[in-house]
Parts: sequence; structure tokens; C-alpha cells
Amino acid sequence: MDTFGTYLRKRREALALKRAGFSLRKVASMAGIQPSYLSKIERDQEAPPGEETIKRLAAALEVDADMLLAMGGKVSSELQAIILKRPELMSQVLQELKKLPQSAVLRLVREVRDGNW
Amino acid sequence: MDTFGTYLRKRREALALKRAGFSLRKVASMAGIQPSYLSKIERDQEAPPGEETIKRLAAALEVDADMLLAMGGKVSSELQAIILKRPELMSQVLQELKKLPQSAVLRLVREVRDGNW
DNA sequence: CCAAGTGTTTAGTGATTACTAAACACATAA
DNA sequence: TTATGTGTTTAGTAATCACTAAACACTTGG
Repeated sequence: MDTFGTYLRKRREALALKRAGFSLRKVASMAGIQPSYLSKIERDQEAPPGEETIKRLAAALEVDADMLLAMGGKVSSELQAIILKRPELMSQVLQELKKLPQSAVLRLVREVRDGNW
Repeated sequence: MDTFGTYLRKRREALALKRAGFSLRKVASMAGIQPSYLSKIERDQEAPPGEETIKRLAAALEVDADMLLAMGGKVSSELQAIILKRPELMSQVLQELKKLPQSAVLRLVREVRDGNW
């Protein structure tokens, strides 16, 4: 998964294998954009679309909107509000995220999710 | 700290109290932009500037660039690359961040930083 | 007084963004 | 064979973005 477009295409194709209704045209229509535009985005011929379109794509492809936004280089206003409340904290979190090996992050998240820490 | 501009202004004024060289004009010059432009940004009359300018502002004001970028609604390409490698993991991290009480996040970060977990 | 330093207002602009519309090419099914 | 569905190419555009430049207003120190 090395780019925004590649991620979109793979995700869409994975869904298409399991259920109908995930052709490029169908998904474009769900997201309210032209198929030609989605085609270019999926092949990284175009930059990631705007915030609202990314959100609709996330809904159509059943993935987390904040994550898809982040992949597209954007931060949702929701998340932005959280960050603005505690800038120095977020600064630390981001630095840790960059330093930590993946396995450590994975373990960290699991522990947080399970509440045993 | 409720907006990008307010954060910038408070940070700059805090630095100005301790040392000289943090007038609006000086900081604008450090960041390579016009004072008029910085003035508008600090008062939220203008949207946060572009990625490169945010990075230079972060350097001038001695804050974490990724955090300032996030405050400005952008994700650095560095961070984007990390996210693209493990989308489903980042999805979880973001969801946890939104759910967790601040104290929990604080404790989490401290523990991660100290390496005892 | 006036020079230097502070922040602010006004007016503008080239480049980029975030798309649309229409036609094209190919495969499969009826 | 022709209709339907798939993705792709080409050409264009309105609006927004990311700023600049210059003048204005105020305060303070020499």
C-alpha cells in the first residue's frame, strides 16, 4: 500500500470480489464524482480529492474517514480540534509515532483498546 | 488555544517575553513571508499557510513541525508515508485518540516515552 | 521632533485545486 | 449484433489558494 490511489483501488477491488456494486462507476456515483475523476485518482494521476469527497469515498468503501483523510494529507476538523486543545501533547504523540517500531505501536494500540494499562 | 492563528500568536508572544527577536516582522522574515500575511494568519483572517511556510514557522517558533502542520489541517509527507504503510493500524490509533480521555492519552505517552511497557 | 519599530489594512494576482463533460476502447451477455 | 457494463483519455474551467506590495496608524526612545 504505497499511495493513496493504490489503496483506494485495492480496497474497492477487494470489496468487489465479495459483493456486487463496487465498480469504479458505482463507487464514483456513491461519492458524487465523475468516474473519469475517480479513475485518475485511483491511478495517482490526480492528487487526492477534497475533504468532503474523501469522506464520501470513505463511507462508500467502508473505511475510517480520518484515516483516509490522513492518507490524503489532510486532517479532519474533528481531529484538528482535539489537537488544538493540547498541542504539546500531540507533539509528543506524533514524535513517538515516528520513532516507534511498528510492532510497538501495534502493541500500544491493543493495550489501549483493551483497557488494561 | 482554539485556533491555528491564536496558537501562533500566543507562542510568539510567549517567546518575545523571554528573548528579543520575536516581533511579528522578525518572525515573518524568518519564515520568509510578508509581515502583513503573518498578521492576517495570526488573527485567523487568513487560512493557515502552505506546508513549507508552516514548517518554516515551526522552526522559527521552535515547535514541532508535524504538530503545527496538523493544527493547520495538513499531514506531513513523512507522517503520510507511515500511515500508508499500515492504514488499518492508523485507523485504530485515530479512533482511540478520539475516544480516550486526555489524562489517559497523557499517561499513555509518558509510558511510551519512558519505555516501561 | 523624528526615526525606528510595532502591528494592520487594502488591493491585487499567478498558480493550483478540484473538479466536469464527452468521447473512446474493450469485454461480455442476450 | 447490439446493448450494457467495464475502465480510460482528452480537454477544459470556475473558484480558491498562497501569497506580495505598499501604504497606514500608533508608540517609544534618543
